[in-house]
Amino acid sequence: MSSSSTEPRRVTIHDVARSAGVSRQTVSRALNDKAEIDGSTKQRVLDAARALGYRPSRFARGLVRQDTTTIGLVVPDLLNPFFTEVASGALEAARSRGWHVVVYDTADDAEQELATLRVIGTQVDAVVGYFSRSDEDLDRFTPGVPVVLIGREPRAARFSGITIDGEDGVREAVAHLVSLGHRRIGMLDHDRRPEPSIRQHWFRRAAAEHGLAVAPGWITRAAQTVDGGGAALAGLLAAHPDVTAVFAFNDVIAIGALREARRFGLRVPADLAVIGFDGLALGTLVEPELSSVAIDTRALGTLAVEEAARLVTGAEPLEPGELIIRARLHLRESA
Amino acid sequence: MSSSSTEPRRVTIHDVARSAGVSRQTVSRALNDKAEIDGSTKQRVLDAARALGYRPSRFARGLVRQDTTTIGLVVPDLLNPFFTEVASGALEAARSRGWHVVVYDTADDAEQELATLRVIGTQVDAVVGYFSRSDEDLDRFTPGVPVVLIGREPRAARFSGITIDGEDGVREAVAHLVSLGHRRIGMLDHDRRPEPSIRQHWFRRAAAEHGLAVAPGWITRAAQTVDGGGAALAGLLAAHPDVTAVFAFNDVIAIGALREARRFGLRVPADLAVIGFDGLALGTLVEPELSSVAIDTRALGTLAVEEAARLVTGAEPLEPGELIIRARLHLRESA
DNA sequence: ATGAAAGCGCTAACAC
DNA sequence: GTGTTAGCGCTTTCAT
Repeated sequence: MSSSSTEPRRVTIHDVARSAGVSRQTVSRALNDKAEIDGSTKQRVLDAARALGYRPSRFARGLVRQDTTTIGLVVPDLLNPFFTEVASGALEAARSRGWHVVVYDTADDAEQELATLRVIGTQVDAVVGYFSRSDEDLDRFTPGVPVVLIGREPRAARFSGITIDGEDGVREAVAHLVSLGHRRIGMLDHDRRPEPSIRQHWFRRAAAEHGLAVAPGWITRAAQTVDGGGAALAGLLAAHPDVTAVFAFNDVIAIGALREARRFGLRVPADLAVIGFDGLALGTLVEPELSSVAIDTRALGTLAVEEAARLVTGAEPLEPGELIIRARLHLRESA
Repeated sequence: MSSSSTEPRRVTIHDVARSAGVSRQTVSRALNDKAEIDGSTKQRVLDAARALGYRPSRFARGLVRQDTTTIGLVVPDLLNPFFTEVASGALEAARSRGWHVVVYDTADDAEQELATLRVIGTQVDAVVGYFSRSDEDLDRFTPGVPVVLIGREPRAARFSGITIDGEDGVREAVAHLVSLGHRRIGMLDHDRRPEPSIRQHWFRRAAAEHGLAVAPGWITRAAQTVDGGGAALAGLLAAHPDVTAVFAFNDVIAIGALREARRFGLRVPADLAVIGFDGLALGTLVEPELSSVAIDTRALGTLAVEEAARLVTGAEPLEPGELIIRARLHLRESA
């Protein structure tokens, strides 16, 4: 404590240089383990730096050596295991490139998403993730920044999008249920947007292909949480106790349904068959283990980062046809 | 496509200025929504910027306005729900400060941890997370950077550490098992380090307080995965089928034990009582729901970031006594 | 409303 | 082995 001043001014390389009685360049050499420097000088510089609490500015450093690429990963809810799995894949792909990933959790809130976009557009080299905002909003707040949308078709040409194609998988799921003798299959769709999800569309089409009717009340909306899935199933069964199987928008909802069915005293799959979507690892932990229309979630994250890499380096983006993750039915125990 | 050159040179504010026929500062004004600028000029600049694909350098910008604080969050495995919950709390605390969080997943690998440290020490304003490396290694690679260790006592004075105090919680757990009549209680400890964990220490002490013997073979090591927990329980029961209850190092291991017990044909808690540690949300999804010595995982992440905030702003770090998260027994169904 | 000059903190290139 | 010069790309005075 040699100085009694209280100003929190930043300690720069200049201060260290003065304190060690050398030039700024020498300080730089010592700190970056360069060869051309005397051992004792180096030690003196290092000591001075430590004494002053010096820490190089990453901005100044980044300015002069254009290295580190940083991408922003935006998810609506990191606690939702689906997004955790995607994030994990994205992190790994980024690490293998030496890239940094700044993670933003928007708490599934449109305002926070906007705030995130505002900040992110100026702070990262590329943006990857889930967004509920319109393409126009995205465009406005990410000027010039490559954007890769996950699980959503980009309307604006500026964006890339990773598409999840679950049509075949859902068809398999419905076929499987039908082969088991189910004729009254309900669905627990999401409730985030007013329109039916594309997954509901696939479900209806597959049902139609089997000549199955889907009564209006057989499709319910569920909040994307375990509790939401449970509540939705309870509502569905209260109104339509004759439904013998349900397909859920995703595994989280399906797991809620599983739990609710148990509380209802229904045996799964004997009394009620349940099939989810996503194929989360979580599905193997519940009892009975969850059958699901599965996608490779980590590959999804990886693919998104790789596409971002292409855009950042100025390479040609992949064709939309190559930015697809396909789902397949994974049969476990719940159906 | 007016130019046919292929060099990927960066588009700078200078290029935009020239293209729009204005000075660099006018470009800056247009891009930053400053007041003193003519509407038509602004539009012209914006158009030029867009046409050139201009994107401001975050380094140059950061250099001149010392704003954005970025912290590095290091976890061994983001797919492990414990770390996800901690990360979620950390992200929220950071967001409320307007900070950015770069997340690194070290894949529980000492080499990757080192590589991460090497990079992180120069790229963030503070480091928060889980590390297996020695304090000396940490010190060497994070010169001058504030470091907050989670779930580990810092030995070096330079670091802050958030301590998890589960002693009372474990004591409650053992007392509860004893009150249920259990006398032969095993433990599934972790297998990351050769020494017994502190949780095992708490367990042994609590058992001793009840006059309970803990035979050497009753304590097994488990990999920190669901499968690891299952395998460990299988081993334990094979050698000591008379054990009637197990305490697990954490919930992930406990859930593996739950699943294994079911496969073994044991009813939980009737034939085997299971208590975990952490109190993860995941514990409510399994059947039976997992009893656990619970900590507030999100508060753990939050506390770590808040302590990092103190260190970054130069405020006095909290006393070690204030950097403690205490665990309490949460009884659900498995015991 | 716009431009010129200065400088943020650092490292690369070239002296000595 | 060490110091000097220049400049990374941007925003901030301060002129005009």
